Amino acid sequence: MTDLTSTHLPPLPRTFYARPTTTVARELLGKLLVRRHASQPALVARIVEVEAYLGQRDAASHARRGPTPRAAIMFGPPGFLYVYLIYGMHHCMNLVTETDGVAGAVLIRAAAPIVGFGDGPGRRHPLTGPGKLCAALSITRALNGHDVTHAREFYVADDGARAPRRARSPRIGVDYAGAWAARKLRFFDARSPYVSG
DNA sequence: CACTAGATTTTCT
DNA sequence: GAAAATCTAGTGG
Repeated sequence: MTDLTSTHLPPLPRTFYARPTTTVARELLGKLLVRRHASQPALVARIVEVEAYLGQRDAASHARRGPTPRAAIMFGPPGFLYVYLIYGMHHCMNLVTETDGVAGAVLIRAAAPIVGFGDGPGRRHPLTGPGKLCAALSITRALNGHDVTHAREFYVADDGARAPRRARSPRIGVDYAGAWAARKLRFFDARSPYVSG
């Protein structure tokens, strides 16, 4: 068993992200988010809920209008962070997928606290939603474009934990997207109490 | 419990 | 100028 209190877990390689977005989304369940602040205790959380955004053809994706200034990062190489501000106040984080030139990203919606969030599971900072998760991990647009394949201030790691039992549903909050709103592109750990909603 | 409204600002038409 | 990949507090049953 890997020592989860350490911050030396190996980051997932870029090849992990350079695959179809739905595959990456499913396999991100159970992986660890590792946040290392300047002179702050490390934070570790296990991903329990994600959504796949399939790029320019996906009417719910920010990439649907092509590589606008905001969305351009999703058209670039995989393994980078896409962070945006929504409703004027909440940040949401995504991991860029697919090969360079093809848009795709996975929204990280919720995680289970593992290390550094205070006594009792999640008592201090709820991680049960994309905005709350970013707030708890101090993820802002300052980290937009950050490379998550190196063990630096923020990355994603695999501790060898067994993949959770998965369930799927339509994505949250994309009712405007017509037929795309009905597609089951949200994946979550069917057993986790830390799933949003 | 279900539902509604308000906060607040970036992004793109 | 409208809408937005959200969240919280408030109301009413």
